[in-house]
Amino acid sequence: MKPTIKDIAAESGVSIATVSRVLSHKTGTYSEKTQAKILAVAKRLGYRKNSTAVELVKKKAAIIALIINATPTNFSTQIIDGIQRRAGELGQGVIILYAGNRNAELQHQAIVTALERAVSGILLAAIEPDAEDLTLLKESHVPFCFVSVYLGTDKVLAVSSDNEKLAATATDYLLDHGHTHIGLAGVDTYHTGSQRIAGYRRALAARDIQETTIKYGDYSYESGRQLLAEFLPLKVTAIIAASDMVAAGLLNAAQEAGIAVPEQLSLVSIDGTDICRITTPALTSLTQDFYQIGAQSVDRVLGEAAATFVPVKLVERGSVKRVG
Amino acid sequence: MKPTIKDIAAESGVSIATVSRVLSHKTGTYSEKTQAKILAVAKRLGYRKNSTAVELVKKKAAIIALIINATPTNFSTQIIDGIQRRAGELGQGVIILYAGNRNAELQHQAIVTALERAVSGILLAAIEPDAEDLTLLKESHVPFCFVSVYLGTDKVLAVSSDNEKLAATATDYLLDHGHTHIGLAGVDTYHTGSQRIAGYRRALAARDIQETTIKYGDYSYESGRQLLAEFLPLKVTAIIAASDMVAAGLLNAAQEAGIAVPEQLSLVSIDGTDICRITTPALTSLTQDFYQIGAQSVDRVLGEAAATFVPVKLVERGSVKRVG
DNA sequence: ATAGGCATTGTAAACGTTTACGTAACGTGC
DNA sequence: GCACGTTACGTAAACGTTTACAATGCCTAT
Repeated sequence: MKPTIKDIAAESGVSIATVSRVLSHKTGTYSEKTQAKILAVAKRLGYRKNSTAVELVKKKAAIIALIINATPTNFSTQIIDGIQRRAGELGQGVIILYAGNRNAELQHQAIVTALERAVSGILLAAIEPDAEDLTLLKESHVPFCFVSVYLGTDKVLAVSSDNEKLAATATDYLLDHGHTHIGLAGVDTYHTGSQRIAGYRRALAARDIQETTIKYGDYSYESGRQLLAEFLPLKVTAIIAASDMVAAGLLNAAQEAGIAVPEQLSLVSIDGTDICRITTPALTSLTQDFYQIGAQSVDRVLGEAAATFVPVKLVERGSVKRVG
Repeated sequence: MKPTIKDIAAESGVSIATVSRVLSHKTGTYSEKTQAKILAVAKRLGYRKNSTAVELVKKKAAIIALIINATPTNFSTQIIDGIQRRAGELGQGVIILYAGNRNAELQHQAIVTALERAVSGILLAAIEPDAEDLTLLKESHVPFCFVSVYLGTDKVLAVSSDNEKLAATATDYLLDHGHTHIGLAGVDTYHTGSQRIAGYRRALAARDIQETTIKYGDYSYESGRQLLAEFLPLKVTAIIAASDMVAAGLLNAAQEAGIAVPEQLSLVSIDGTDICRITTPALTSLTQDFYQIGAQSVDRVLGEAAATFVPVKLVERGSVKRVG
């Protein structure tokens, strides 16, 4: 049997209360002598605390639940890394619950699982919640925060890039390079996509361009490959890709179709992961600070001060050419 | 306050035992009538079970702990996906504990955390354990299984590709294409690396080639970039890369140095993730079945029948040329 | 001497479940 | 009418901690 504080108490001739106080560092409530004695016995017995029991009596787990889509997004590791690190600094553990791939049932299940454990906060990364999930979360009175998704309202916590500004920046950048026929590829139909479309529209409108060319997708490489064909007849000279993977898909499809990038077609990618460096040419990108997004979301959900939007950086590589 | 079974019991005029029996589906121990009554009350009260309490009394959590390196390996999502799915089928939840980046302290901490929760099994993905970790795990009497790492002995559970065979296959493939000066790039100095080196050596020796060219690294893109320069003076005509990222690094460094792939240098990559399709040319790879590795490791750690080695597939793309 | 304060420890209840055991009611077969 | 089995349910202990409260001993100031 695994030793408990009871065993330690018996072995060292004190009560379990004293053992508990020493082991949970309630300094000032025990003498150095008993501390030493208890610590020695604990070590000798190979004692390991039972977190389950602690959580039961405290009615609170020092744990943040991260619910995440199973979509193999290449940035998720950076987000997780940021969350993990910051949580550790604040004395919190992290458990990750996978929500399948846009599977409403699994997503719901993941939230319930988190709720069953009395976690100190719930983080939802790259998740688009349905109404039911949202009420479930609200009624639970457990703080929750969306990560890399901004619901368009400050009423629900979120940490994300400012997608509208991001898309506007990308569009402006292309406009500044002389492009006037600019496409937007691979955006989704939810919050993130809409915000990016809005920014794209706004930037174009500011220069009196009404023509917009928007193709929806799912952020995947395949999505990018397929979408290129749809842009071809539309005479765009530049495309903003909704993710690095979409950009890579567009790029490779273009090369196969004999279209040179950036000579005949400019590409700006959104995300800025390693993928951008791997392709030929390397992809100019709006690089999101995923690590920071993750770290900040921890602060947010635990009630520490932190901003909703994390700045984005434009990184010039080799996929955009000046025209006109 | 969150409602408990006590509240349900009071509300429906039965004992908490009966409520518990209904709620935990101990079929045959209650009448349909009471079941209906209790379920109704539970729903009305918005009851949610307290997993912590359940785990405390059962002394067992229906949870598998996955300890994983924070190294942004692009295959980890596939492994996690496999684990998650299979665990779900077996009624187990998954919590992921990040172990930092080859940080012995954090790694140790992660194991302790898992042990504190009485999990049903511990999975260690891409982790090279030190002696201390190993004894800690062994003494805990919690089943554990290494994922994508084979310690070279069947005494400790593992699910992995057969690295020796994998490397031999890659080498043979290159030999069959006429290459005789073959390099091996980016392998580590631990189990995985040694096994691959052994396979590489064995395949070469089988054709009476004694010359080996091995460069160590850390599986990263940067690692690949740097390593190319070291191979240049050695006149190899083909290189086996220890990961897709290393291959991408080699490829791009080669292109920058004016060396055409595959015309002047052939490349075989190990892993076979999406990265292989993104580069130009696409990378011929020994593709590991990470999803299966993950899924099978769950079976393994829970005591179900499953093999240690998961087959690897050679996928021909465009980075190898026949010579001689 | 006495009261008060402080340091240290012990007692016992509480957290929300599960489950072994006991019991009552109700047939059923004889 | 009796023994017995079955069904349905209740009682109470247990899981391993934390912590409010009480108790003890000792020191100090009066």
